[in-house]
Amino acid sequence: MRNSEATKENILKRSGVLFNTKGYKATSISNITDATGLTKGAIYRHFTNKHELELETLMHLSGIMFEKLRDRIKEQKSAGDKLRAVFRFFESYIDSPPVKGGCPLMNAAVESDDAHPVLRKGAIKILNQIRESLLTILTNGVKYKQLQPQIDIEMYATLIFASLEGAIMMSKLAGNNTDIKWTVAFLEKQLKEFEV
Amino acid sequence: MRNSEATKENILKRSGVLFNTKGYKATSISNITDATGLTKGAIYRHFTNKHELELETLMHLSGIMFEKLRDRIKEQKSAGDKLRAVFRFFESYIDSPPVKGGCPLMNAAVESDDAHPVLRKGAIKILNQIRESLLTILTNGVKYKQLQPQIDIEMYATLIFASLEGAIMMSKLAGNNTDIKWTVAFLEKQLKEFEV
DNA sequence: TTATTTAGATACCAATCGGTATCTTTGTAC
DNA sequence: GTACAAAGATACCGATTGGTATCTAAATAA
Repeated sequence: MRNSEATKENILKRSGVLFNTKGYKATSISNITDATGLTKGAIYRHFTNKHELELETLMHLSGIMFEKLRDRIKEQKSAGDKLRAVFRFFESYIDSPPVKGGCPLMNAAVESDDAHPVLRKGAIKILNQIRESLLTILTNGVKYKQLQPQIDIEMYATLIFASLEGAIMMSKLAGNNTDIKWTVAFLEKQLKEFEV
Repeated sequence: MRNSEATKENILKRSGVLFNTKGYKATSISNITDATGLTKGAIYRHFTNKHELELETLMHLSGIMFEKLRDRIKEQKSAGDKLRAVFRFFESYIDSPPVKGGCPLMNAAVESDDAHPVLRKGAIKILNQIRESLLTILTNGVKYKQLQPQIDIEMYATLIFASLEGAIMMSKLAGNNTDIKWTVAFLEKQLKEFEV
């Protein structure tokens, strides 16, 4: 039979672009059949309904993000350099995004608001995952005497991610990358004060 | 005749809740007729099409936000206290939001992505407005020797808004206000270092 | 080669979408 | 009280929505 796994991957790939740019609600199954060249019957063989497709697509998108981000982090040795790699990842997001349409987490978080609890749960999972990554870097940084021990790690992790996400939203809306650049500049200056 | 201005105001009010919680695309005209008790004919007498209703609703929502925010700012005299008032405004946003469904700017910014250029333009206008407000506070703060003269005003204004917006998104998603509290705590600590 | 399984195509469904043409009601001016 | 104008109600439109039942084609196992 035809390669089921490959077509499912392709559906997720194409849906990823559509959901992340147009939005989940605004993207119809017809849009996806047009983009994939498949028919509705083919789509619904791989996904039981649209909500499941939306959730699986979100997790697929976050997978892409985390892969790229983790690679950048692993390239660096010290906590400070790892954080700077994170900053640069977000800074390059506007000009060369790993996936079009902005941050998948923010898009899903905003759209899943109160309705769509399935998508919301997925977004929460992603948020916890990135929070955990940042906390790991920070705790190790303190542990190995690269960062000052008196910094409030959870507070700092929250500030880093919040400011980067907000800046992405602003830069994407304004259509330039001055906001994300300024935010990164501030975070780097702040980081220097925290480094031993 | 019946009070045209009042019904239009009522439509905007009810639409505001729906668009800001469910989303613009996800809210149908039928949802609005249900919420207002009016009929489709009545809605379309006040707005030429759905896009115009969406834009006018967004500007209505931002109007509510700016009114509340400006009141809080005006109550304070020094630049530092004005900024702290802004922080508190965002901090109270999760528990007692002026308008349900999170920040209207962020919601519109995320949903208007590439399609819907009308809504996007409105969101840009709102972003510039709040940026201007923050810059005014900061420049006056420097001018009247309340803030240190060497701070990069535009960078700082961007960081403040970006981190607050990102934190709102995180807190709203997580369903608690720890993220916004931590972000505000950081901003207040940072502010103290900038005050003369 | 044939039987079986399954990926994908086709054709349909009721419900809902945004929008409009037309009618009725309401308030006002005279 | 009657004429007029505007606000809102009613009834409809074609297009599209998510979803499904059924059919066809392709790949594998025997």
